[in-house]
Amino acid sequence: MPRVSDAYLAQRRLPAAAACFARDGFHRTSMRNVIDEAGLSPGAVYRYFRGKDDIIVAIALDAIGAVQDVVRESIARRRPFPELVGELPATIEAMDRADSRTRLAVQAWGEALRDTALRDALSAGLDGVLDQLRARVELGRADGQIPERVDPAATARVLLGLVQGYILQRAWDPDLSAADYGRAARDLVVGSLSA
Amino acid sequence: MPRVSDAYLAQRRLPAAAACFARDGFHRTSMRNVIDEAGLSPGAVYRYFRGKDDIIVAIALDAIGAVQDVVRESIARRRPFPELVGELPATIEAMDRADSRTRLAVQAWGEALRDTALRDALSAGLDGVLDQLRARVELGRADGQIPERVDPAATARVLLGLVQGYILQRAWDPDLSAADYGRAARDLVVGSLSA
Amino acid sequence: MPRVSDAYLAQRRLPAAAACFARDGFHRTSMRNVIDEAGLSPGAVYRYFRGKDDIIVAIALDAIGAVQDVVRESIARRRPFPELVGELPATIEAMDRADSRTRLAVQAWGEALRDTALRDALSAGLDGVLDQLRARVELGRADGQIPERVDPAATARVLLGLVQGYILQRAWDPDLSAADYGRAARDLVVGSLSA
Amino acid sequence: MPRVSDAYLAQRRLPAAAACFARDGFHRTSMRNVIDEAGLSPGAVYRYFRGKDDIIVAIALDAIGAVQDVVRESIARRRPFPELVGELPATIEAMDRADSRTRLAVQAWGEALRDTALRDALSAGLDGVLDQLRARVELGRADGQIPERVDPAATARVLLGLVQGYILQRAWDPDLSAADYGRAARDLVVGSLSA
DNA sequence: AATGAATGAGCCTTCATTCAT
DNA sequence: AATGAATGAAGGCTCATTCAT
Repeated sequence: MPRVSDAYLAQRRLPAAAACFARDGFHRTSMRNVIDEAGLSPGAVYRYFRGKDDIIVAIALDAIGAVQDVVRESIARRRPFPELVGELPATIEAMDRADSRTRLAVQAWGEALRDTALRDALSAGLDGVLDQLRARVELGRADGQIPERVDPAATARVLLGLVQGYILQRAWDPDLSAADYGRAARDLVVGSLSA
Repeated sequence: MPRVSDAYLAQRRLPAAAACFARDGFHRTSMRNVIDEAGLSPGAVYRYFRGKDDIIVAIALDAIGAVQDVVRESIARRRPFPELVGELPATIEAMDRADSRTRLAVQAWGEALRDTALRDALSAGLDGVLDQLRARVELGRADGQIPERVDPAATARVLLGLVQGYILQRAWDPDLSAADYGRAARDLVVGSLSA
Repeated sequence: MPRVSDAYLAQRRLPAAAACFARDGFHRTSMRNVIDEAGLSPGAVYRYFRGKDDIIVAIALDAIGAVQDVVRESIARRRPFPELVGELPATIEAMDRADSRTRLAVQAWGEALRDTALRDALSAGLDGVLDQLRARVELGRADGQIPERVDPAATARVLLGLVQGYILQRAWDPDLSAADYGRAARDLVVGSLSA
Repeated sequence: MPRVSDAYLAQRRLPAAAACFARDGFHRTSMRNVIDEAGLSPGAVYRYFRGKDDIIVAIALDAIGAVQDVVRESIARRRPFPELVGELPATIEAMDRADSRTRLAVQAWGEALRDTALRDALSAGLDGVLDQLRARVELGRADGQIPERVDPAATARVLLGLVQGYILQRAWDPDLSAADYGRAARDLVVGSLSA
């Protein structure tokens, strides 16, 4: 009778692996590294995961999910659109400060090109975010704040892209200013370039 | 010390390797795959490349470079800013249709987190693009088209992010409409959300 | 130090392991398989057996012993020699129908090439059978039914070989007719080929 | 362009593996053992064999085939039946003296219970031997040397069993006298026990 | 007595790379 | 220059066994 659930244990052990993967990349990290870092034995790890790919998927999903959660929460806060856009980078930065989940997310994006399970989960999560964003744009159109000609679905994708771009640039350069990026995004979106 | 003809041959052989890497990922592609696909012998490949990592870097740089070139050319065409933003996705889509360079680029982004050479090259190229974009924004400010309060450097990053987001989303879903994304980006940028 | 009840338990649990071994072979059966099939925990199994090799030896000895018992009993029934030879296959077939001890025996034969304990036990049992057979031949010689020139010990070995051949062929093809084999053996032995 | 065929090389390398397997058994021999004994590197071995199971099958087939060849040749020599039966053990002994193919054969018999490829090959070879033996018995019946009531197919199986028994007993005890076994078999078959 | 999570040696295999030809 | 057989370190994983509970 296990006192702690397998899932809990798996969760407890994941951070060690995540740290390895964030540091060295999924494929330059050996199981030995993960195992040592976790302070476990090989056999113990394989009680909780079917194999390395399983661990990669679990960690990739965790990183992707964390990013998506942060974005979803920001959207749900229902602040005015420009403010939403302006604060997203800082929100992600806050999440990333503890672990290095943006590094993991960037790798996960590449992995999702090959791994079906990962891609499906990524897509599903993204669809959720896109739905929220689209609903938000549609709300703006109903309010008359956003012109009718604006395509809600495509605009949602663009806004998502804005966030993805920030994540990418932050992964390469952790010193990138979230505030500057956020402010510029906000300014852009409120019509700085108006023709 | 590779001669000119060597470089030429290397160029000729790269596409085969690139196809493998785009299809299966850098680390799930073995040298055997690359070698077979290129119709060469192991020894021949090692005349042109120091090793697998070298090939990965070469192909990653090629993919990143291609994207950056396309972006730079678009910028250099000096069309009005909204039009520039609106046409970038289609430009990238056109480039990607032949090979699958966006897939390679997304992987290269992850790889650049680990590989110093790759990261430096990526950064350098990105700095070039950012410079062009910033110059463009500064020009707009000088023209009075863009308000003084806009931060040219940060805005350049946001615009770059917009493009990166498109590349990412296209890599996952090649059916994504470049036209829709471009139009939405253009609309956004000309003040659709104006508070 | 196993008590009586332990031995009893061990006996009770063996059939489960034997079934695994007969099905998949000694070395393609993992302790996990045995343990699961027996409905026990690893710790419990190791209370009764020192390790996997112990179980293999126990099961191998059981299979070998069963065969030898059957043969010995047939011999002890003291029927005329040709009848003895003729009925041995059917006797073995009857024993094998329930479990698949001939499959286990065939594997045990191979194992006995390596395992000293197993080999010694096998040899001892075989010597018993050979002794009985030899005594039988000697009896026949005393009776005058068998010519003096016949070598009792070597003949015993040949008769044993006849049985071993049947076991082998039955293990590969459970549909092999014991009746046909037995009848042909009997016929052969009563001089069908007489020069 | 390989100067020597892969098959040849594979053959050259097999004896080393065969020696290991004969000594320690298929499953107590590690690839490391085989590789070291062959004086090769792991990679080299895997150029010629898909894996350990492939090697086991190859060696098992070789051992089984060698035994069957010897038996077939003896039969084909068309000596009188009793002489054939009498000389088979010595023929096998001669073959076995160099390598220890009877040890391998005994293990192969067990392996054939599980491995389909092996079992099929074994069966096919055995059918060939049985056919020859049956033809021989039928010839004897036509000659009038063998009574009509004798079942050729079943008798062939019994004669085969006689040989298998010898192989088994020799594998356990290499000092077993082939001459004694052969003579006893011959005597038995010419009607020593005639009721 | 029993459990089953944990251990860790060792397994089979791959694959980037080399080098004799 | 080119070949491809050979190398061997390292990889992911299994599984017989133990031991704290």
